[in-house]
Amino acid sequence: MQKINTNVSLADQAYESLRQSIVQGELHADEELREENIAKQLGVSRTPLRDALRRLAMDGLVVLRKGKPAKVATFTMEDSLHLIEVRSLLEIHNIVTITPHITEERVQQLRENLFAQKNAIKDEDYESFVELDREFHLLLTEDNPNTKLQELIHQMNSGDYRAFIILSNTLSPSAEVAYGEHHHILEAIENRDTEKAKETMEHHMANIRKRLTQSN
Amino acid sequence: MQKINTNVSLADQAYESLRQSIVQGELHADEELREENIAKQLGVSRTPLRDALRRLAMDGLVVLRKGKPAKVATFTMEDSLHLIEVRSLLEIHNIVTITPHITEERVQQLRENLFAQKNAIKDEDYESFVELDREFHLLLTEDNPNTKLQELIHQMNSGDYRAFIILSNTLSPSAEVAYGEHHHILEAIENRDTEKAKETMEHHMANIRKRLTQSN
DNA sequence: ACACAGTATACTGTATACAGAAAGAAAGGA
DNA sequence: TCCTTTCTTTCTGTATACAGTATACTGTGT
Repeated sequence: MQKINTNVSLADQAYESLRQSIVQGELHADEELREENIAKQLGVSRTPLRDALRRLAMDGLVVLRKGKPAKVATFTMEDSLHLIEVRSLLEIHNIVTITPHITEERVQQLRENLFAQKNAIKDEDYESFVELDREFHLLLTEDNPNTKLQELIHQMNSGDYRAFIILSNTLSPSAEVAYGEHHHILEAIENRDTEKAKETMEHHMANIRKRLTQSN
Repeated sequence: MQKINTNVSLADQAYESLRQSIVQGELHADEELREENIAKQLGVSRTPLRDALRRLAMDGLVVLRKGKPAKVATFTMEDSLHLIEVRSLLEIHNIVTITPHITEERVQQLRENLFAQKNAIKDEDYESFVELDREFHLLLTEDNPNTKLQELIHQMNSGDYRAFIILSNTLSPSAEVAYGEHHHILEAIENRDTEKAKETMEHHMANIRKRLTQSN
């Protein structure tokens, strides 16, 4: 029998739904989000919707203006570069920490994720690829005992998501390159080669930055 | 004429009030926060209170458990060490970035802050010292163009606040040492000596960690 | 034509009511 | 005595109603 999912509140669902819409550009930057309006579209009341909006504000995806309708946050190239700068710092530190201690189970998950990435590229399903990319980086943090670091990397990756909108026109070639970089990272981890893992991650982060700046 | 304060919602006030209560230990770790109960105590309805609780959860000061009352988060030594690990990463990166570009105005602010620190110690006003300490580190980020990094360092410093509760018994000797370290940092910055600034900050962060672990 | 007051409207902030889940107490059976 | 089950209570999740504020509009006076 299938267990009914009682763990996902309406607020959770509203959050996820709006997040998708923003990230995928369905809601354009600076668009006003009138609570009653959006709530009706999602089929929930304002209460869970407002909850979702607050969370999205924390993620930097919307801006709340007291007394006025919330807006979809604008996300500039500059923001994106700031984000990747911090993200580099955290992800490089993370991979150095976890490489010696990573579990075989995690490595297996990473292999499977990478396989799925390959398929997504083959199918030209770049939406899935972006999601898998994110998952790949989150998996890398799982074995890090520093939960605070984990949390921040999660945050960075969610925010970074929006950079892919900027990149959407160049996503097809980017995905292949990114896949290759992910592959190198996993290879280094499989060999428990910390120095190599660090290098490949540095390289990956630098390239993400490059792809960003070159896209405009 | 005095402008009427229409900018602080009940939710804001509830947030600030609860934050104070938690940070100052008035609400002890693991204590259950029943919404109706707390709301009544604060003299507001559940709606703004819940808003406040969500925000506090984001700050890591309370934990929400779906369907069950929220709890005041426990803040362990381990958490504290995780925090300082990430904070080190960010603060060291920051100081390397800003030292060559710091404005004379900022240096002056830092000098004044340091002077106030000295006075707080002389007056044995450690509550003020903790606040000035925090301000010192925030001032260091002001000239960093990376607003995301700024934001995170702010976050880290607010969270760290709670570590000082743990430390409260050993605050008196710690403050003097911390003051000395701040002094060295400012000195390096005044000379626009990036390498030295990095070293002094590394030293400072390592010592904060040491003080934490030695306090138990 | 323009400035300005007054009014209508649309939105958020807040309170409250209701439904359903979780925890605890009481009752029944082995 | 202990386990199980049911009932009661208490809590959160959600919907909705209401109040107050900001904005747009309309009309009036100059």
